[in-house]
Amino acid sequence: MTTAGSSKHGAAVTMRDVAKLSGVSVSTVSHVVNDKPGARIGKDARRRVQEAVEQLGYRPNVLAKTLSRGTSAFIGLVADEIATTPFAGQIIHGAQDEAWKHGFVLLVANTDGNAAVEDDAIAMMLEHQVRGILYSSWYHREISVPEALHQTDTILVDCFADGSGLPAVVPDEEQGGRTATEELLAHGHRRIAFLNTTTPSPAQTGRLAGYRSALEAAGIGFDPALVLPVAPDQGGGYAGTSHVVDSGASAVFCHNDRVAMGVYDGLRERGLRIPDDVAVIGFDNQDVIAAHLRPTLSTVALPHYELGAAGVRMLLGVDPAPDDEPRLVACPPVLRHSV
Amino acid sequence: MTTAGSSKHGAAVTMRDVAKLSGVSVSTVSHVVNDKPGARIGKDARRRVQEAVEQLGYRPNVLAKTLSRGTSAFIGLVADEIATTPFAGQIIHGAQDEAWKHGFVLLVANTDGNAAVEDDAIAMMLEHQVRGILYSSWYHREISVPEALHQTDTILVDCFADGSGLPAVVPDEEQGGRTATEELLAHGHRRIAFLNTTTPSPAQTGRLAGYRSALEAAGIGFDPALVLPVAPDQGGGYAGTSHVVDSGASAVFCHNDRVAMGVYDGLRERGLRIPDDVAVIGFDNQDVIAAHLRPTLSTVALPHYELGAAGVRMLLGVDPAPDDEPRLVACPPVLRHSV
DNA sequence: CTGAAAGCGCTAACAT
DNA sequence: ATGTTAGCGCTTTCAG
Repeated sequence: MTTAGSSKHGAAVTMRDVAKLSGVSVSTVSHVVNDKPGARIGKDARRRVQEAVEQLGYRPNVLAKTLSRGTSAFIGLVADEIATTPFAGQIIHGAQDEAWKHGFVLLVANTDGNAAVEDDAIAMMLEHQVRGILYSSWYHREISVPEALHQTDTILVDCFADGSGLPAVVPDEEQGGRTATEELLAHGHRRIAFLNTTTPSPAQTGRLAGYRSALEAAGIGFDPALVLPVAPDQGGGYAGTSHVVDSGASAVFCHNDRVAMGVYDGLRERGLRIPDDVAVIGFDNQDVIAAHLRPTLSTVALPHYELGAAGVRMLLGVDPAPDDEPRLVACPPVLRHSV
Repeated sequence: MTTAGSSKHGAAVTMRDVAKLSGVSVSTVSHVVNDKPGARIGKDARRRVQEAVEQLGYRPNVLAKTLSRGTSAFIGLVADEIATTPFAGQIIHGAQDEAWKHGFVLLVANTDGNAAVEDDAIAMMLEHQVRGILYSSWYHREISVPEALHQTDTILVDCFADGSGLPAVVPDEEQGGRTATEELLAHGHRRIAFLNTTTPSPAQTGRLAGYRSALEAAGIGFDPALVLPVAPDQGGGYAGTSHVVDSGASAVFCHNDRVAMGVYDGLRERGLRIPDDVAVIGFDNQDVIAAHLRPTLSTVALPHYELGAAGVRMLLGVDPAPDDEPRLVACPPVLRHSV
């Protein structure tokens, strides 16, 4: 029966209160509440302390604890627009879960890509004595590292900065492109179009490289005429449909799910059926799109959750960071009904 | 010229270091770094301290500060699946921004709706001496309040618990439904179908009430035959299209954007054009859907960002909470091209 | 104008 | 087996 000791704002119950009530010293209390290894505590004292804790509703003050131990349990996560972005929010989720698993709590800051806010955020984290910082982007790209980040351990997540010496963890775009293409190949397609993005990025080059390598591994020559760069959105996909159809391809690999969404529109307009007339596969696995298109869209997932989790692991040294090279996280296929 | 004092993990620079270097006492340092109101500090001493701060790269230790002042600057946000959910992540974003504005930092915990995790999360926050907790849901609904929440100030965000006595802030579903309907009315439609959800919820009843009230205000009788409850997703919208078409309606208000997405498919299949043959308006403003459909979807936005911000304001007492009744936040129309 | 000193809640030797 | 004591980094009276 808890007598709600620390209710609301009445000065919180401290260790001293517990000590007094149970008739022992604070250090004894400290030992029992922390279940210290070499804890030589009498059976009776221990019980009394536990009862007092229960009765007063005592909660340790983590802040005091970290002050005294000199080591905080915070991990900072600065995000440009992650929280703003649908699926990329999983980075936070993954980091959160992994951090907790190791007894750390996440301090998240959304900067909206604003450099000033970013500096404030980092300063704030440093003032909170974070164990380290995860600096992340909502899409895979090269970034330039804010000066302040060098004042603590930092890991780049879903972004990288060659030459900065900072460890990074990013999606394996090439393997993703290969996986998508292989999926199409596995369904017997030989003439596969690729609606790539017009935007220079690791995704652009990586996915293309994967597409080529899958083709080559299957003994199919790379035909430049089958690749068309389009705006990486619904409009681009819609516009690119004619090229795909004219090229005589029986399947198309779209740079992302939004492009695929546009292709759906284009194909439908021409009375072509998916996947019978043309099979389509996307990339990103944006749930709101992929799972709700008709037919549902087969695609390759960006491993956001895993990126966040891996970032934390690297920061904590659980997972040693590879030298120099960013660590690659696999992009798994998500099979639905468009192939 | 900063001589990077606190680089990496070398014992952080403390106030004492600054005091020593500038030849004053810690209390003086404290006064100048905090720019204390009644700060009678000599021009010279002040300068020396500032130089020392600069030179050593001193950063106050917030944890020590809160310990000493007894008042922490954390606000907890426990979310069921918000971070997991596309647009609802804006609740976090809004809360974050507003918290910062007042000098607080957010401690976010995703619980995935797991009660045990939830209890842990709340305990964690209490141990971090949070100023209060924002308990939020990823969609508007009634929840039952975890016991532990009563140990601190808490605000319910995008959810409510009648009789719990806890202040809540939720979207104004009825006004939203009215707004959507009015938009259709403004474009001359008189026969407006409503594809509502089959799921009992504040959204279901609220939006319906708004629909009716807009109709009545326009002198149009409510026709039950125009309202069809469907599964609140793409499939439901697709299936409901025939009812809409058969009813002879020239416009349809969809319970949410996913339903609208299905209606798009259904309409297209029948060769009907949007908005010429049938005008469509959604609800939720799920960006990935609404902004990328063709034509782009007019809809009503769920004010997630504002819910988060309002929650923080209520918690901090900036915005007094209305008694008993949840505070309603308006759902603004987002006009695009489907009406 | 500035400094000494007493805490904030907790941990960690060191005594007993 | 348990208590004492000295901090952790900072704020805040209260004296000089």
